[in-house]
Amino acid sequence: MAGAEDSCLIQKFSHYIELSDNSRVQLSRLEEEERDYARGREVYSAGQNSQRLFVVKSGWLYSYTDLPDARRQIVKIHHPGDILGFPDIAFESATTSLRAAEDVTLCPFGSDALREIFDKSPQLTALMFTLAVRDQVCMIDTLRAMGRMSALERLGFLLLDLLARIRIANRDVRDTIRLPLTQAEIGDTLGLTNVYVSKTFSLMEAEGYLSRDGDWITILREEALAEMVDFVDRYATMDTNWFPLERPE
Amino acid sequence: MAGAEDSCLIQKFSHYIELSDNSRVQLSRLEEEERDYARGREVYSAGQNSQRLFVVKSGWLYSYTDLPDARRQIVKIHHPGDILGFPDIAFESATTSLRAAEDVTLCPFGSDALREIFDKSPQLTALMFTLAVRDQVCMIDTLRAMGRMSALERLGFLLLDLLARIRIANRDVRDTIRLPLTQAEIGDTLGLTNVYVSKTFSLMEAEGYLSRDGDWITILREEALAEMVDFVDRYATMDTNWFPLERPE
DNA sequence: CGCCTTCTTGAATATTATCAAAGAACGTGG
DNA sequence: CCACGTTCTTTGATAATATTCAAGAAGGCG
Repeated sequence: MAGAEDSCLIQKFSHYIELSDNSRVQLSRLEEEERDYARGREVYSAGQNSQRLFVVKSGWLYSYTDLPDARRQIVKIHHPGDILGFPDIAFESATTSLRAAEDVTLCPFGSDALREIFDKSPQLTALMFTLAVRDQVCMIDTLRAMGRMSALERLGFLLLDLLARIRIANRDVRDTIRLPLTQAEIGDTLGLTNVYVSKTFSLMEAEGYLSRDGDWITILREEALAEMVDFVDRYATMDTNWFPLERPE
Repeated sequence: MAGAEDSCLIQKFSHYIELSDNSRVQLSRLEEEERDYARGREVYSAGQNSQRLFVVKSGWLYSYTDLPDARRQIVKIHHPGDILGFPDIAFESATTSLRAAEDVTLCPFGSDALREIFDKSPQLTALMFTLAVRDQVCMIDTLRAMGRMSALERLGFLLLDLLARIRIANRDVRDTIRLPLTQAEIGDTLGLTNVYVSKTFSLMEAEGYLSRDGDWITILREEALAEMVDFVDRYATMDTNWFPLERPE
């Protein structure tokens, strides 16, 4: 079980498997260092030769890519307990840029720590592999939304996705979340303009799907939204039955 | 070095690292069985409880998801030498459906073979991890195209992507590829209608970007296209320096 | 208070979808 | 080898969706 003083990382991992002592030691190595970044700060930029990964300790961030002109696509929104930088370890330089959506605290670590995990803990390896694969499934869901859904459906999908993710980390969350993103950022996430995000929000409010109060959003008709976008929660459960046992010392 | 009689799987893996004997033995286990599927055949369906993965031996396939109405999004196009099913092992049932775009031969294998690889070959584990991560980066590129590019740019991106992938497997390929997909399928890949794909193809032909002859497409202005969509080849090289050494027996 | 960023609203415009019908390509069976 | 059915592609007209541009309102912060 996760102890009271455990980090969000260990809490999130414990959601899926019973961590062995060996695994805990390996994981805690990832959070030895700690660093703060202010809202709007760029943590690293695409093309930069950074072999670091990060555990998010607090705050929201997002990964994005720019097009040669001013267009921008936000690829993933990151929450506390997420490990980020995975997509970049396959290449010599980062493929996306990372920006703090609000004030955040990160724990940087090197890919040597990752190598050691691969070498010493089959259990953690399998879980990290599974989490990476899960991320990919979520991106498939996003791709489906971007390719085939209307603006209203896309926004509904995003809200349901964020809600599901936040519920993993915080069981008290029911139907209200804080959304520390500008409408321009939401637009860059969904492939829309800031203007149309505003209009779509107003429409959703008018149709009773949600209500807004500053950063805070309350989902009023979650069932209806879930059915509309055919939403599947990828976060609550994952299949860990096939995982290898820990190798004996 | 890859021998003359090696499978496409071993050929593709050898593109990135020098495979140890141990790794080769592990990999060959994935191709023990073999099965044919006719064009249009559905290999498995989303929601089905299939814990199998596949190595593609010959032919093109694609993974897709349906929306409750008739809308469809093709998520990934698969070529010979690809391993497919990864996105689904994290869940009890498949998250996408798989369909043969033409007559194909597949090699099915169980996730137990994967577990054995994780347990016995750190080198292969790292490479498969890296390939999974690379796939994710490619999906990020796709997401960027879907979210922020025009129809012409999206189609250009798709063609460059396919070209780069095919060049890995076949060094003779220069600027002409066979595209065994209908325009409706291309539309489902790019988030467009079959009608608009047709119109966009015509436009690209008129502007001298490509020429067509049945299934065959010749890219005439690859440089211009690559600049237009800010294309980066994710297939030619990957960073394998951080890989662990083989564990001694 | 005043400035800056973000959000809202409306009008005009652009891009892509939808609908419909005709033309090509292809395989199959007579 | 031709005729037919089927699937795929093309083309044109119209409609829907989202963008762009512009201006004003609402907050937060020094």
